[in-house]
Amino acid sequence: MALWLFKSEPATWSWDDQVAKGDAGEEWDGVRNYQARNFMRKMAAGDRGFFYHSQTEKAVVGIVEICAESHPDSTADDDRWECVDIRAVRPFAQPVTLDMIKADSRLADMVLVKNSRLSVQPVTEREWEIVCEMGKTKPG
DNA sequence: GCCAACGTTGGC
DNA sequence: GCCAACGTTGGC
Repeated sequence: MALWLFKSEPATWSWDDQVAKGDAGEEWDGVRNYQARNFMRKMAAGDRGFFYHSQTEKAVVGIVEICAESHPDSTADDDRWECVDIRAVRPFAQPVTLDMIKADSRLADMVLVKNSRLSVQPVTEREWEIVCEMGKTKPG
């Protein structure tokens, strides 16, 4: 099972919006970046991901699961763009802020830190465990 | 609100 | 195929 991170501006699509979609989940549409799309193509059903609020909040706020593998993005006007569907699994007991992540030297190589503009990115197992621990949330 | 970083586009 | 111009993202 692979691990990922999904970034969203809460004003556009928030964790609460995601939770409201329930187990059916929702398309992670709107991605118009090849690197991000390529990561989505690699995702398998059952993979887990962090849900990250950018801009105002800048924190990991929950865990999601990929519930549908890559398919054409229904909001795209050409066929280059694809997306997966994700559903909320559980919220973080304590949001893990970007500041907290940056303050931990074990997380210095996270894509979130190194390439702040990439909206869909891979997370290593070690990073996953550390961030879950910081968020007082079970990783499984 | 600004600006740095980065990706994409299009002219050559 | 290069590179300048431009647009977007996201942290500060």
